[in-house]
Amino acid sequence: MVPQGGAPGRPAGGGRENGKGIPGKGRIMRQSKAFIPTLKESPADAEIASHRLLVRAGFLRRVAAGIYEFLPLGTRVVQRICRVVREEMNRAGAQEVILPIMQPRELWEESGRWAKYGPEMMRLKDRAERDFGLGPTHEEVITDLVRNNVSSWRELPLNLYQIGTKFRDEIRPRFGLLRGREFIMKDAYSFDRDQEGMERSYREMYEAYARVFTRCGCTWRAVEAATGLIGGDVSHEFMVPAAVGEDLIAYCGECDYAANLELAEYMRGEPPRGDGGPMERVHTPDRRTIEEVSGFLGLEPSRFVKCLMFLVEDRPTAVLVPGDREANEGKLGRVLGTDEFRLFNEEDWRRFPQYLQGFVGPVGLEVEETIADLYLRGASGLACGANEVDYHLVGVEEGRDFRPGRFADVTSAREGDACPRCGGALHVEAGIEVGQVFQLGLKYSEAMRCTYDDERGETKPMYMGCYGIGVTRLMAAVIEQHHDERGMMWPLEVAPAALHILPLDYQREGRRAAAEELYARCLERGVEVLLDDREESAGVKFADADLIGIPFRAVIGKAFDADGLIELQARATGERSRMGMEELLSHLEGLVEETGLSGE
RNA sequence: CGGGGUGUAGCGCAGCUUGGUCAGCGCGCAUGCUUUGGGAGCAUGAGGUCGGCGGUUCAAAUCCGCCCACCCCGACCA
Repeated sequence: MVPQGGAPGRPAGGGRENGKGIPGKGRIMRQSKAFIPTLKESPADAEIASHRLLVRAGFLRRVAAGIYEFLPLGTRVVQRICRVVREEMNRAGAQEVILPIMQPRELWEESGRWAKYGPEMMRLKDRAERDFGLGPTHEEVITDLVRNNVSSWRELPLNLYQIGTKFRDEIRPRFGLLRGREFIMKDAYSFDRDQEGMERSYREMYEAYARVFTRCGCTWRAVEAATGLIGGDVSHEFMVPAAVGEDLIAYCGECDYAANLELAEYMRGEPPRGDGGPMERVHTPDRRTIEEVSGFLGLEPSRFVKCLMFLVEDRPTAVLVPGDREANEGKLGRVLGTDEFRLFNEEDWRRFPQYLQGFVGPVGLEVEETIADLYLRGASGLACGANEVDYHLVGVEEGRDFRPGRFADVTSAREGDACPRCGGALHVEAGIEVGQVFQLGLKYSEAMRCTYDDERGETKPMYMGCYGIGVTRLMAAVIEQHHDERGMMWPLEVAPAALHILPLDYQREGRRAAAEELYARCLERGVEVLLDDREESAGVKFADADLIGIPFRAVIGKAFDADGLIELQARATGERSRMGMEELLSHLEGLVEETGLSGE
């Protein structure tokens, strides 16, 4: 890559002088010199569009499982996303800092997470055998920083953020940037005097996030979320709907209820009713699954009680759900108050032979704890396993024939269920989590004694919030939402350049001179440009341009020879129109302004 | 960690079952000429300890063992 002007040392994210939100300024690349190794064929390991296209277009290369190198174009996109993030964070009053990746064990001992985080935290020792972890997140470090340097109510609220590399030793990295082990994240931490202050900070961050994702060109949805290892009470995830998303979310078509499926509630209808007759034992030879038995008995799966055996902290526990529903392990974990549980595996079935796989039922089941889904409260006319090989029970009544230890919401909502708020129909869709905000409350400040003195001199713990954006994951999410079979289609705000100049047959002096002039004048205006000055055939240039996905393209070809016209094309819509250079320059500025994405 | 699979030139792959002119193809790369509105043509050429180590054999990319890396499914997770 050859620098083509632009002040050295200009901070990424500067360059607002043109005031139009046009990508960057001054950095122009000649494709003949730029390091943009494009590929005709897809890499064998890339399954999803963003991964495949980023590699093919020369933005990204893999160096180990879940670890990537960003090439110049990929780096630019990261920088442009960071610029948006910085602008919105700064606007919301947060201050940027730089925190270490490598963090001492002692801090993590204080919060209790050295033990709790498990193998997902990458651990290492220095030459003196001191333990360190590579930060998967930075609550401990930031809390330490603030407790050591902030002590008065006058200094609050405070909101600090950083954009940096995180490392999480994922069990199974996959999907390119969507689930890497090393990735770039923006994380912010707020410190407030009280609950109200924390809620205000939270709201401000929430709104900043909304602006970030919108500016990056995403359609997104904020949903209620579980807090996991980070902790805290209130949390929202920002989801970008995409088929390849690894999260499922439920949202109401009629009100604004939306939640991660891990905690989405839904209203149960009336429980099933039988005819009040006595329970009967029926022979069901070799039929174990709900499907087999329901077909055999001619009963709807929803009238079955599916009795799932879980091993919870090494004790068998029965979980009862309707036959047509899935148990939701996220909900179950919160009901159980532990994450140490799993569905019985083969070994567990052998270890507890009193439970007959395929014929377990709640009637007469000897187990310490039974948890039933809310739907089963007061239900009758049910069918279930008889705890006897080849037998099931029908006409079973909850309360009469069995009595669960407790009822809880332990099943997943699904398409068409009733919204818990308004009764409207819920929809379920897949999404990519690109950000999450948490009200942490006092979890870290109490554990790590991060306190301040209030107006009366009383020492109190700070109320904290934390807020993450997966920058590199967001980059992938943008592509998942903006691509076609030929390549990527970058939204202007995060594009690696605004304009791609394609002089066809570069050796023709007239075309070449026009291309050079256009590029020079774009430079004057601060419009970032990629100039394809390679002596490649038209087909190659078009194919690479489609792949790289710069939003606007100026084609200098036959129309130029005849009438001095340049063809302006929009990558996303395919719209094209011919015009002279002056017109093109002003048209380009117009389009850029229309996009309405300029920050400030 | 369990199950499945793959490692042969920069990338994508064939060859392995049936050891022996199998070191091969396409793309890319280099050089020259032609070509330039949708991944051009011709010619010439460079490039691989066949993932590693060990074994069987007269002979191993090919058979066997161990190891490593990577991918997919699952468990887990922001």
